Amino acid sequence: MQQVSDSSQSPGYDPAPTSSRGLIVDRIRSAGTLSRVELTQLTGLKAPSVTAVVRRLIDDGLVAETGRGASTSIGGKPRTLLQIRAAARYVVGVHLSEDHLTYVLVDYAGGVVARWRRDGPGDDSDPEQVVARVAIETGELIASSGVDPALVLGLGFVCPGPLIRNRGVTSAPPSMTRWVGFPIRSRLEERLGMPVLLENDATAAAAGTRLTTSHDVSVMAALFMSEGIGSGLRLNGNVYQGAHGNAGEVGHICVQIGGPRCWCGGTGCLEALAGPAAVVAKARAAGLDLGSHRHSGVAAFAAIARLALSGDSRAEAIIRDSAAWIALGAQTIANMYDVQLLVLTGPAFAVAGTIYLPILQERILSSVFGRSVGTKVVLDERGHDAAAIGAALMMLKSEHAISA
Amino acid sequence: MQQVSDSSQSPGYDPAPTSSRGLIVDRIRSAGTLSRVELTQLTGLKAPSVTAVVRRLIDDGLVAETGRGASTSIGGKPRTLLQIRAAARYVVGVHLSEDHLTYVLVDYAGGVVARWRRDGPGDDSDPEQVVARVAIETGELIASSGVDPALVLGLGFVCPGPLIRNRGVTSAPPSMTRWVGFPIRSRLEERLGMPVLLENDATAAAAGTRLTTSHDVSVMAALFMSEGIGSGLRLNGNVYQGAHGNAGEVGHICVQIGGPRCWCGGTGCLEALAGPAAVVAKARAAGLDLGSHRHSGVAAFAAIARLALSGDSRAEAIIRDSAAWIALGAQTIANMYDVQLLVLTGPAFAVAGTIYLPILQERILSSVFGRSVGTKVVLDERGHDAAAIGAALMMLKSEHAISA
DNA sequence: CCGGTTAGTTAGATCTGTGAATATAGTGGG
DNA sequence: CCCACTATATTCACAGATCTAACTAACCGG
Repeated sequence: MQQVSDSSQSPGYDPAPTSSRGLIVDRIRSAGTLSRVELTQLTGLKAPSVTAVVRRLIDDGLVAETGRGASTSIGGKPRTLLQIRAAARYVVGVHLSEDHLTYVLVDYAGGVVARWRRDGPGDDSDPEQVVARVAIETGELIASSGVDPALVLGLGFVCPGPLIRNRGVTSAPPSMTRWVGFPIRSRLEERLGMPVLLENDATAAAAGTRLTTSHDVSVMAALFMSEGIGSGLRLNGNVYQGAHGNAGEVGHICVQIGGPRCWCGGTGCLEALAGPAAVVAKARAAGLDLGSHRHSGVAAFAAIARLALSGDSRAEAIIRDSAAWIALGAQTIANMYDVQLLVLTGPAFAVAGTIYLPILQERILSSVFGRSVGTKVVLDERGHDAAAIGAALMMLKSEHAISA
Repeated sequence: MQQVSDSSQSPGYDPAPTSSRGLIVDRIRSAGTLSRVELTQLTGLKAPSVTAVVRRLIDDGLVAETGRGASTSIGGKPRTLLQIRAAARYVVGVHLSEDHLTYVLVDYAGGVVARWRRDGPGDDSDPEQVVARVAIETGELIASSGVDPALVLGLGFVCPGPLIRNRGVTSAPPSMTRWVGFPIRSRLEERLGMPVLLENDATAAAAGTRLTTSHDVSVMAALFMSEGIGSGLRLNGNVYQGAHGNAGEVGHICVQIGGPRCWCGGTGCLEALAGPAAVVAKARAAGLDLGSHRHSGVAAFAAIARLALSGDSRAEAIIRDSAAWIALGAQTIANMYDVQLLVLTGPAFAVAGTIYLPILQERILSSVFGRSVGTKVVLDERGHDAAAIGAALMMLKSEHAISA
């Protein structure tokens, strides 16, 4: 076990915007458009402070006034609406999975400017080569978008599996074993010449699900399913990472004593029983025709989902069986985290979420705790890119973090 | 479902000490004794700020200098040690369970000055009467300790079951159904005339496990077993409460599909399968002689634990079976929260912890995530009083909370 | 006794946020 | 059309916290 002494003694959650400047930028960004009065309510600051901070943001070209708000029925000066200047800055988000590399270019307002999807590194890829490729493709992405590279603040990189905060992964599924121990972050920073943030895919997805999921949701979680299953917790816009950056590993909780062996070494893991790979294996065993898809990965899972949605009863039974197990994971998240909202996201839910959603909803509402507080479960409409977008947004947020 | 609009818009975790005053008091309290230099390192403040804050604390009689620290081998002025003035303030902690009322009087340094244990309210008790009794007994506790009542800052009250933050419980085990919806906090404040903090027993226990569990543990959880099973998460000395104050309800995660029905309405709950009540029921069914103990509760569980520890193989088998299930809960906590340390606490672990500990340890270390980061599992030596002490400590901490 | 070393303080500057008063921009009534 | 009325936003003077820089305090070893 390499003992890691992280330079910044991380407190278990990501750097909350200590500066009121960052706090205000975050609020405007997640609301889309906001007045100064609302900012005083949201931040707890007094009006003069808000005025001062906002003026500097406008002077710096990060925020712009954008017309008047709806005047109240009674009268009074209408609120001046503020908005992030989208073109002020940019960040890149990259999601590495077993068979895909997803790139997004996100503007300062949090909008996706460009989105690339490249066939992934493939089995047993060499991390050094992948890093080189990411650096090149990131440059191409920025160039092809016509964005001034000087305005790009940095890159957020997400990968599956448990990781050492801002270093690399500590273990990985069979096809990515060469990534274990590889110093992803520092190698990327060297190649790119810009700050890089490394994050777990599920945690990033929690940051990436559209912040505007109703204003009064301050505690929410993402259940993320790609090749693996993970979850992330978001508190007031800050993700919870745990002591070592591995919080939310719901895919490797044991839901069946004596269950099947998992690549992680355990038995009865949720992922081994009901993850996409397990679904594909069962479908193959049942003799389903998955077409020309590769022997594993999300593509094969998507094929099964399409069969199920088009009425194939065997495919549907297999997926509903998976959903029954995953519902246990969802219930565990609700019980352990006590969230107001659970968002289903990631590539697997993007293709099969409509089958999973009602089953998970029903399970959560059947537990007292879910029912008594009305925990909501919803599907993320951008599940395919949630992790990459989340990585980018986390990088955006870190801009104003205290750098003591 | 009564929609509760909490006065303070709580962010999902308890008020972090925003004032550096509170931050410094907390640090000194948890360290026991500390110098100004160490405070600069721990808080991130510079020396002059620490000097200023500490001077005011000394002037206010909350902190005292207490001799010199060990001089470094090389030379230089030895550090002046600071210490909380224990007699400066006091707080009361009360733990209500099905069959006991536990009182602790805690001084400003966090030390337990007095401890009372009273036979509990009994089945189906009237909340109003219990509140009256608690008010009277709290007065007696303070009086008999010779503490000036004016120095008592407030009372922390913990009870089992999910609660609405600072209001009352939303559901309860069969013997406490009359507590559901009862406005515990406001009624207690009216009777006592001092601030009352209401908290879940497991969450409070997380706050109560001695803070000095090694200085570099910033993310830890408590697994609490009394009549029920719960858990609490502590981040840098602040407990995580979740959106509604119900985080960590590990007792009602489903660990066996189609398992036995639980009082909460679910099936296969950890608590229903392996909680103390289930252990007692199994022992009774197996014909074990539990002596003159009441038909349920921790007392009967303790009798079984004593049998097991004294070599009764049937009792041991029953408890080891329970431990195997509870180990799943412990693993879930480790995976979801990613903690550095898991403390077993509460009355049930106080009597049977030595049987549970190795089984839980082994399970956690058998999961990659536990093994790769070396999650520690330990037994709290003050399990009986952890919840009450935790309630008191949380009240102590809230003293310096921002009251905007 | 004196340089070396670490701990802690004082003094002054800066920055942040506050409160009170004021300016701005609309609504609706006479 | 002018005038209260209302809500939004800004200005200005001040209080507080925290920083930098320079200084004093206490102890070591020779």
